[in-house]
Amino acid sequence: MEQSAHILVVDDHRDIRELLSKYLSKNGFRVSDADGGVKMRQMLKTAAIDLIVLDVMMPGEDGLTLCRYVRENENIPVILLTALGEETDRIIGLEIGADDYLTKPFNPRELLARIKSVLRRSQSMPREAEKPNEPEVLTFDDWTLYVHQRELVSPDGVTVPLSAADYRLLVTFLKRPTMVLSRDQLLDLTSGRTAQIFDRSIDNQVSRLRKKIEEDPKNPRMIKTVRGGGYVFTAKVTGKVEDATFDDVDEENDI
Amino acid sequence: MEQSAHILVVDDHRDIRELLSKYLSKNGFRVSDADGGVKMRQMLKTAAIDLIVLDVMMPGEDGLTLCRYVRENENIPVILLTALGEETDRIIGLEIGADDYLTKPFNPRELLARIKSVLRRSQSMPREAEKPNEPEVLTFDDWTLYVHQRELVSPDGVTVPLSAADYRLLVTFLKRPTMVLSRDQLLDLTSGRTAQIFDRSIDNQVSRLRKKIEEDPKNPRMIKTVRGGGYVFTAKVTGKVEDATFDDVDEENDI
DNA sequence: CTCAGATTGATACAAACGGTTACAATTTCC
DNA sequence: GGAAATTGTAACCGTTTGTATCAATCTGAG
Repeated sequence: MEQSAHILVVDDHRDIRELLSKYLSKNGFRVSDADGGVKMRQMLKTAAIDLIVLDVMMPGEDGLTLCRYVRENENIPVILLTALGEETDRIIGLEIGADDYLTKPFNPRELLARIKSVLRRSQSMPREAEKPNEPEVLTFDDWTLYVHQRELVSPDGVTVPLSAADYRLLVTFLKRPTMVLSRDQLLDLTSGRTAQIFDRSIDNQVSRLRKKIEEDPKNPRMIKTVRGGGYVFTAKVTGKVEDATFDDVDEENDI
Repeated sequence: MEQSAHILVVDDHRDIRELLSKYLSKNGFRVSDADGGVKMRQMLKTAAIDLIVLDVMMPGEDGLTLCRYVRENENIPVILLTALGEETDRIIGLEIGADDYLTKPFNPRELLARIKSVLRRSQSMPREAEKPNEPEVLTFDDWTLYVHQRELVSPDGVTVPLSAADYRLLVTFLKRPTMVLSRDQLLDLTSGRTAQIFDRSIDNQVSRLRKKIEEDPKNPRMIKTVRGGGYVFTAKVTGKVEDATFDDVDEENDI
């Protein structure tokens, strides 16, 4: 069932970004890059990233800071690139939660091996190990989506059955309201796939979802089409983080 | 009756992990690995591990700490790998509850022998000697499962008979609510088996369990299907240990 | 304003996937 | 030892979802 993994390379040097992108693409991965924290966060929001390759030495927010950020806000494995071969860096990196690290200069083949190894590991785990701090209930217009229960309740209080694809698409939209998402982005975010030429599956999926949640699917009010751009979810979305059930107690603070 | 045992190798050095994994696989075991405590805990949560091979010297949480954790929270035999040939380590290790230990460098064949010996020993004991600190009563929706008694009571107060497979599957779900579990994972967690191609036994088991606990088995509310992914248990689960409320297994602070 | 090309929506269809039933093999329990 | 229950396998069928196709709509050039 596996699609090629989507890797995000974060480094402030363009030459390194391009080198790595080229090399990894050639080896069958889908690759995006970012020149710093801002771009990285943006990418995380608009693409389904499977693994991040992150340079430690960067102006502005450094790699360790970003690594910690990823650890706290996403559930994506990180491989750190460090210029110093120092043990301290390694230890800090692993403590902060990097999944592996590599000291520069390194052989691209080595990086490739590490990436494959980390992916193998992370895929043997439940892919949806829940991002930390995710809301469990999302409301929009007068609709309510119970995220964990995968249950959508209409303004009338009726539960509307959602297929797996409906659900994924809806969640994708709800997490990014007012953001115009291209078909490519939507495909990546919902299924982790890359669009074929003439790929219309997203159009179709949108059409199906509209039939379920739009009052008048011919004149959609929530999922608007942006001609030449993609789709936007325009309704106001509010999220609630409910009481934690025992499964997400990652706390070790006293209560 | 035995399926091959599932062994978890915990070591911070990749080369050692890979070496051991390869060697043990070649000798008929199913093997997973972890590079530290975090990954180890994740693996314990998502796979049915029969034995842990644990390196003592590791950055972050060291092997002895992890060994104690396993002893307190799981019922899985541990073999410690120690770099020092010191008597103290051995004593500490055995005091902490390791089932055996090996000093590095060691011959893989030696490890193999110890593993087989420990497994033989642990299997001659009651296999399900219950994890320490496990809740005895689990409630979900308005259902109650008395874990030790293997008794499930419906919202109406009626006791619903569960077969062994029903029980194992239900407990598997109750311990991992909101977590999407693949058929492979479910098969491993419930029966310790590896899926054959076209293995539909889990589908069937889920279907049978749904008939017993879902109000409308055709529109399941608790055990949801994730197309292409597996199944999720979506109801909120609370657990009780005797009379204290149940905190999940992530704690390592004294209470 | 009109028309051609491009873009999007809707429908039809096929392949893949999952639910269910029946049945056989196995175990459990009198 | 035999009946009943359990559990894996196979088969059938409904649903889901991607692709193809055609109609509707939009855009911009003339």
